[in-house]
Amino acid sequence: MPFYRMKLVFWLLDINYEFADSEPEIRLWGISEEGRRVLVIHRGFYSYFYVVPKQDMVQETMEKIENMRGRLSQIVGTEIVERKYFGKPLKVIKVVCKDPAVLEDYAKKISKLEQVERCLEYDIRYSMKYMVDNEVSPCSWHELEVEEVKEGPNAQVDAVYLAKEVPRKVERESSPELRVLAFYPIYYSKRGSPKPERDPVIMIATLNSSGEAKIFVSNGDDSEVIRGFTEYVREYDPDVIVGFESNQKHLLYLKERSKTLGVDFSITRTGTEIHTSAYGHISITGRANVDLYDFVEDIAAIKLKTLENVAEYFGVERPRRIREYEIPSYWDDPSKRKELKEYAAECSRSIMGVASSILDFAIQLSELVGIPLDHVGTAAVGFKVEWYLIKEAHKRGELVPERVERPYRPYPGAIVLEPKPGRHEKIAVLDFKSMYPSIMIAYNVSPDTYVPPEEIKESEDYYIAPEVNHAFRKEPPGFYKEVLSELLKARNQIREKLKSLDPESPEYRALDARQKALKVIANASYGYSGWIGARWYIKPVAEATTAWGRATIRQTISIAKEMGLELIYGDTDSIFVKYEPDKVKSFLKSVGEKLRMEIKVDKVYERVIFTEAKKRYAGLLPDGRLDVVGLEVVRGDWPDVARKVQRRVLEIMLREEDLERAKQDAISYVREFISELREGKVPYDDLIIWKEITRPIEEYKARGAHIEAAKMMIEAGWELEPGDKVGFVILKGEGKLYQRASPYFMASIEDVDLEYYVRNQVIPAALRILSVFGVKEEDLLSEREGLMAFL
DNA sequence: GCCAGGCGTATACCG
DNA sequence: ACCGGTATACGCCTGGCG
Repeated sequence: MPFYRMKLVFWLLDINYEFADSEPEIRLWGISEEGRRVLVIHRGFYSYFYVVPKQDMVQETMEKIENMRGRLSQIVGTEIVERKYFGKPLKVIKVVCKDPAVLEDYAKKISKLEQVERCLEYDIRYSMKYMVDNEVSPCSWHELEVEEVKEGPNAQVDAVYLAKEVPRKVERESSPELRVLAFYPIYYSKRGSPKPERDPVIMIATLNSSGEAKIFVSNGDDSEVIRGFTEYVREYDPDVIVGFESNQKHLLYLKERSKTLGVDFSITRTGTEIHTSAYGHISITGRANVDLYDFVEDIAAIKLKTLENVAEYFGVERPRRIREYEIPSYWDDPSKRKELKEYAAECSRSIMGVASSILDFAIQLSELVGIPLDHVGTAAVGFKVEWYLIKEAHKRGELVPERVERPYRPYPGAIVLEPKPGRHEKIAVLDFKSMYPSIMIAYNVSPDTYVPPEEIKESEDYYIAPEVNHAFRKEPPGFYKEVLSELLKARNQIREKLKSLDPESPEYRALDARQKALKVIANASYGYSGWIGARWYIKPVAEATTAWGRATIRQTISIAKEMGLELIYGDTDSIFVKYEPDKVKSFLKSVGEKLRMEIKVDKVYERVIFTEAKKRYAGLLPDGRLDVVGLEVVRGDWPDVARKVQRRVLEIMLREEDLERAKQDAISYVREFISELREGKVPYDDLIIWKEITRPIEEYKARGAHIEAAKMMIEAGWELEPGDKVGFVILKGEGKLYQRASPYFMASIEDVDLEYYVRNQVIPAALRILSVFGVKEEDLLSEREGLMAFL
């Protein structure tokens, strides 16, 4: 049968590569326009690195490299090309190698030549290099000529093709219909965290995007659970496998458990094993493994990232509360086992529900920054920004700098004003739109426009940053200026278009997700510029940006004062002023003209309360909502008793017009609450204090309650890693706080030192607000206690 | 021996 | 493994003190 060529249009889901028969090949996994699952094999793309010679020795370097080719046998070609490095045009030598694994080694060897300044781009992974070089993007459509392969590699797809050319990006209305499978496993462990070599997987609940739910339950041998799940994955053949904590926990567990049991767990499209890959994600070749947890980590509003809380945040079905340590009691009791099954099914539904909100965003982010869908969530923000920059650099012929180790040296940041403590009426919050990106654009602040003092020339025009005096060329537009202008422009265009769309339409959802992705990258760009790990790190870039930021806000303040606006507070790029509509209007206009930066009214508080502290306040919005910033209410390391009391106190103090009456109401409320608390009439969960473990336990220098609680958990068989949160309560008894801490599930309300919660949690949280209005601790205690406190 | 005050450590927040 | 600025709690040490 003759092979025939055809045009293929496909959407790129996953990419990997093989090095077989001394030939590297790229494998592009995707979905065709017709909805077929396809594998496109691209042979003949050889990776490369650049050699930057001293510019008067280009030919000489070339000859030296040619002479080395006998030893460096993987080199298949060398070529002198023109590129830019930090904006400066250079002649460089492109060294192409067959085996991508040798790049770093060859680059190191060639770097030793005295004619060579440095080597570049030897440290970019082959599959990423392929995409950047050919402008191929994950989660987008491409077309190319292909030839069908009949005797292809083992792959669970409808067709395998050989690429006959480089794929070209094409525009299509939307993403293909993806087959999504949500899964949630349950393990049985009586002693702490489940261990794959010891504890069985008693259930795996699944739900697919067609609404089919299946649950695999152990009948005493969990091999059946894993086998059933594995077979089902192969049968349903999902494009996306979505879970909650699947990267850190579940997939590794299932892999290890299948090893222990000697049962097959090949859920990839190649029949190979899943494996840990870039940025710590688990790669399921041919499919995209998406862990919702990776995306939820960035949502600051969810304090404790349980599936229950995440589902609640997204407004989807949430599972009933069964905690990990309770699982054996459900499994072992025949009358409760059914409930555990329902719980697992609920978890899979919650995951699918949350996924339908998050996947659009993940897809857009993946397409924007160029990191494949399965690890765009695990890559830290800095790397997301960086891949976006790498893609943009390639389009401009800019070489990608090496990653180098540097010492950490802090530099000054933003200005925060002292607030005027007390209760204020009608306060407008005015802020600059994307201040740092706007500064970088306005003053052409960029790694390639920065001119060190010794290179300053009379003939050139510079922007000079205040305070720090760093100089940036006015022309031509720098790398950051170009990239940021495009990001902001794209986002504004999308936001404009969204106004004309139905919020329920798929197009709206996709575009809204797109504008959020653009926002993430634009907002992180200043942080990236000051990150010592950044490839494009130039300290003066970050230093100048904050210096212009400080100057901007200072000038804004003085204009406000000149115009007679009453200033209440300000932080970085915002000022809070008494809202006088006409004055504010002309103020905005004046600032916009004088500073060449757009300032706008962000919101107007009907009423707002400031204490003496910076970065902490609460305001009442026109729609009646309470906006709490920085205070205990929004801090995850205070127990709910304190947070709830403070929220209620704020509500009373902001909603009641008569300040004196508000004060009395608040005092009565707190007093009543305290007496209930003392009687133990509060939910036990409201007493739990959650704190993050930020490092391995043995690395702590200080003693603290959460660390002691963590030690107790470890002793009981729980595994705790940096990033985990420990929930503990303070018990009655003698000694330091840390001597009286206990993991919450090892104690009950009868053991709890309620007096500690009164004195050290509820009262401080309430007084944080009330002390501004002259309320003292004794006002919140009973008369007798108050008197005693007074004496 | 007690304790107030200062300092260091730790966490989580703001923009 | 994104920045600096900030608040706050608790542990621990130290100097003053009949």
